[in-house]
Amino acid sequence: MKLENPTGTALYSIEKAIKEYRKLAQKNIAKVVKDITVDQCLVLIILNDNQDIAQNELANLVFKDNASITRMIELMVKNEYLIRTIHQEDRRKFNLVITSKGIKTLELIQPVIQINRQTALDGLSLEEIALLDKTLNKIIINCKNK
Amino acid sequence: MKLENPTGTALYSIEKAIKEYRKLAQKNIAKVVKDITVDQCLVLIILNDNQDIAQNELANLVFKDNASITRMIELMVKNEYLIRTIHQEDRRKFNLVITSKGIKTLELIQPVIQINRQTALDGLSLEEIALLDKTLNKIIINCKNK
DNA sequence: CAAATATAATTGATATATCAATATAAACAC
DNA sequence: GTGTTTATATTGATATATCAATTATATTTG
Repeated sequence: MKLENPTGTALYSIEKAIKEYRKLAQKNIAKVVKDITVDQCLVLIILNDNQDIAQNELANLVFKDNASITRMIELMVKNEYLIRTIHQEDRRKFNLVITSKGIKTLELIQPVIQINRQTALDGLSLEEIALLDKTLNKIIINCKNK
Repeated sequence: MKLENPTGTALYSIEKAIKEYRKLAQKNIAKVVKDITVDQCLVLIILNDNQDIAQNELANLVFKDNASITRMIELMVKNEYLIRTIHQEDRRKFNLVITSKGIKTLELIQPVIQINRQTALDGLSLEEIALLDKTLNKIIINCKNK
């Protein structure tokens, strides 16, 4: 069994699960949109639901630090997914607006992401998923407090 | 709830859990060894248990591709954790040997990693952990087959 | 209000992730 | 045995991760 889980802990399975999911997600997203990453998709989805979000809040939601988000946004502006303008009330901030290319991309990837999630969770009962989520959240809290 | 889990899926919690764990792990490892990463520690641990492993097998175990492992190993050689020599039976391969600095580092970090894992899984019953692992492995298989 | 502090974002340096292309060696086919 | 295919690892290009230091703006405090 050593070669399947060399650390012998569920934490290894957590990492393996998310990596496999990301591979699947990236592969299927690439079929419909070529120049976008899984993380950039997540940024689009979050911006779509939270128009006025600041970069640092966005960073928290996608598990990145401010430096990473700055560079991701730069790239997404360069690739014409986003437009960035200065925030009028607080000039340290920026407004992040999805372009029409971004909107079209969202329409293309949303169904793919839905299918990806269904694929990943296929055969799991709602109870099983709820329990998974509950256990993971215990781990999250354990790690945060130390 | 949107701001806690913007995607509304357990897959987001999986990612969050592993990221929080990695932060905790890196923080505590840095207290005892300064120039090493969580992934490099995992490489040391696996090499310690599997002397004759090839780079591509190692890559699989730590969820990286061959290119990443090549560069990690380069760096670990540069930082004197590993020595690399050509494999005599198959000259495409290399032998990866842990140096005495690597051994000492292992001794320092092994207990830290044990404590990190305990911290992360604190308060979870054995059944809960087993179920978590089982569910995650279903997800892993679902993703791999598609 | 001026000085000190806090917040938002960027930049630099370095490590890692990923894909595609390549080099080299081994195994296979005929 | 030469040619083809497969396997192992490296390299180049680009994206992301992370830490520390910095810039610019806001807020707080005396």
